[in-house]
Amino acid sequence: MLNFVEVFPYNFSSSTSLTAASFNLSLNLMKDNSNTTYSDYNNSHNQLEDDTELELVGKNPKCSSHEAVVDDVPPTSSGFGNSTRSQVDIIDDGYRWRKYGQKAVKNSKFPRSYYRCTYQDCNVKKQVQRLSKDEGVVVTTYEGTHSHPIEKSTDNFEHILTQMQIYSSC
DNA sequence: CGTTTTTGACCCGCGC
DNA sequence: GCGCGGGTCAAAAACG
Repeated sequence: MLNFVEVFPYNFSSSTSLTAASFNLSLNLMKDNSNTTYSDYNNSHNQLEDDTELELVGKNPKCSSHEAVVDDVPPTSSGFGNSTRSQVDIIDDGYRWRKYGQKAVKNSKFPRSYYRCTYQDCNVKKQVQRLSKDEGVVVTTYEGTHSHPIEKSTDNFEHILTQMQIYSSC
């Protein structure tokens, strides 16, 4: 079982500052990896390892390389309920993900997205959810273990740091 | 034209 | 059994 949480504060703004990037607190949110019950989906009951990594990443306008397209939302606006239409909740961890679902969450105004690793037999799933408490925080829950190397080139520093933090906790 | 996203439907477990 | 909340499927649309 591996519960791993990274908290990137909201004002962790400039993409080059790595100082605030390492907040590791391990929450216990034991996500029972209930084996999937879809029988028509071939080997849906893969060996889901018991690791669940959480990754809280603040909504940072320029934190991640390409998918961070934030329009307005000044960093100091503590206003609630303003429209944060940024795509920053796609935290790219180097793997290739395919989205297969999205559901509205009860306590959150924001939907939760479901992704699956697109590697041939790698059935690692993850779900990305934004906290409505403070919308600058995005929770990414991983389920399963990858059995293949990372495909993409982690070109920027924060990705490398993230990977280091994840792998050093295993 | 192949891959990914979107989105409504479907399924399942649980509480009442 | 029924409704609700959450997870997944799958067809169509969108994308590159």
